[in-house]
Amino acid sequence: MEQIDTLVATTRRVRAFEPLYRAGSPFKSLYAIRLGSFKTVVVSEEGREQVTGFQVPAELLGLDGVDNDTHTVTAVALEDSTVCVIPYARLEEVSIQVPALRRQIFRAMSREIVHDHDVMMMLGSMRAEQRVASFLLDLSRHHVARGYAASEFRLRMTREDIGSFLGMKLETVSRILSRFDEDELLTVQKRLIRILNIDGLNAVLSYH
Amino acid sequence: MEQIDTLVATTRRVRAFEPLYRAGSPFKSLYAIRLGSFKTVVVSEEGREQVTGFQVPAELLGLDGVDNDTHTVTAVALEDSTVCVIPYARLEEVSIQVPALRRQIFRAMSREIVHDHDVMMMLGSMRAEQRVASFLLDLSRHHVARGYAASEFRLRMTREDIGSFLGMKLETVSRILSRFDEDELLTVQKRLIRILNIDGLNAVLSYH
DNA sequence: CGCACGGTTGACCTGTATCAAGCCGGGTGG
DNA sequence: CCACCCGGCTTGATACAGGTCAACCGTGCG
Repeated sequence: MEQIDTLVATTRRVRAFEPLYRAGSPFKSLYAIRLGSFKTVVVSEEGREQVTGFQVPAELLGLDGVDNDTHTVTAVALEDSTVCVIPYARLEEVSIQVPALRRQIFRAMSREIVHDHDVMMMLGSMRAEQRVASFLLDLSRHHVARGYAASEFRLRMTREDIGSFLGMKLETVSRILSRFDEDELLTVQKRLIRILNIDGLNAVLSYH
Repeated sequence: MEQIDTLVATTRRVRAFEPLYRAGSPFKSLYAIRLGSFKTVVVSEEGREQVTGFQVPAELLGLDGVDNDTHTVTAVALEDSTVCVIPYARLEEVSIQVPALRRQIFRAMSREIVHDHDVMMMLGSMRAEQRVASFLLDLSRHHVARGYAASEFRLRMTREDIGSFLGMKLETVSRILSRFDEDELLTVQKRLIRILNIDGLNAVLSYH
C-alpha cells in the first residue's frame, strides 16, 4: 500500500449508493479504498444479480477489469466513501522498475482468487445458518485486523445484500440473525451486531 | 501460451487420480495443461471439501499459490495428463524484460477472478436444474473453442465431482440429467453427453 | 404527515437432501 | 472363463431447509 501511494493520481469521493464503476464500462484504473465501504455486483445476461463481495479500507477494487479492459462487475458505495485512483497504465509502467510492486500486484490478484475459492466453498457446501455465521466471523476478523473490537460492529449493507452474497433470501438472513440472538450467540439491533459467544458461533460451522 | 513455451523447464506426467500438487505444499511453479484434465479442490478446516473448478488443455494451474508461496487448493488429474512446468521464479525474472508476458500473466489472473465470479453467481442465484444446464453449456462452449463438436462430449469427472462443484448432491445431478434426457434436451449414456437442443438448454437458464 | 423502505415474523409450499434399494460394467481371483 | 465384487450411477420414498407470500412494524425523509 505504501508503494501504491506514490502512484496515486487523485482521490475520488463516491456518495452512498452511487457506483464507483459499472460492469461493461472501460477499465482504466484500480481503486484503493481509503474510507467507507463497497459492494461488488455481477449481473448475468438473464438479469440475475449477485453480490460477489464487500470491500473495506485498504482493499483494492477493479482487478476484474484487467483481463478485457472492461469492468465485469459494478462497484457500489454502501456509504459515503473515498478511494485512491490508480491509473492502470501508469501502474504497469512503474511496475517495470519496481519488482516489489509487481510482486504486490501478483499477490493481490492471487489473494482475490484464494478468497473467491473460500466464498465458493461457503456457497457450495454450507447450510444457510453456517453461511451467516461464517460471514459474521469474517467481518469480526476484518474488524480486528483494522484495530477495532472484534465483538461489536455495524453492518454496512442491507439484509438483501447479505442474502444475495450468501445465496439466500433476506427473510432467511433475518430469521437466522434472530435465532442467533435468541441462542445468545450475539445481539442484533437493526444493523448493530454485538457478538457474545465467538466459540458458539464457530461451533455452528462444524454442524454435521 | 507461445511465450510461455519459452519458459518451460520440463513437462510432467500425472496419472489419473493423482495430485499435481496439494493444498499446503510449497508453491514453486505454475502449470500449463498440455493434455488431459484436472479438478481443483479446496478443503476447509472442518474437513469440508469443495471442487472449485475443472481445467482442460491450454489452461493455467497454480495461480492460487502466488499469494503465500503456498498452494491453497489441491489439483487432481481426472485422467492421465501432461503439464508444462513453469518455474515461477524464472517467470518473474523473464517478465521484467518482456512486457507482453507480464501483461499476459495479469490477464490470466484477472480472467480467473472473473470466472470465479461467474461461478459464485451460479452457486448463489441459480436453481439446481439451471446450474447443471449452465455447466453443460460451459463444457460445450469449451469444446467448440478447442475445435471439437459442440454437441457431443465425454464428462471426465464423476457425478459426485459435478455435484460438489455445483453445490448439490450426486443424486440431484443424476436426476436432473435424466430429466433433461427425458425432455429430449440431450441424451446421457453414462459419461457421454449428446446435446440435442441447445436453445432448450439455454431456455432453462431463464426460468422464473 | 404520511409514505416508502428496510426489517421481522408467521404460515405454508417446494426443491433438494437423505436414506435405501437395485443396476450396470469392468476388473480380479478362483 | 466365469463368478463375484465394487464403484459409479439411477431411481424411489420420505424428510426438512429454505423459499414464497403476506402482514405488520419502525424510522427517516420528502
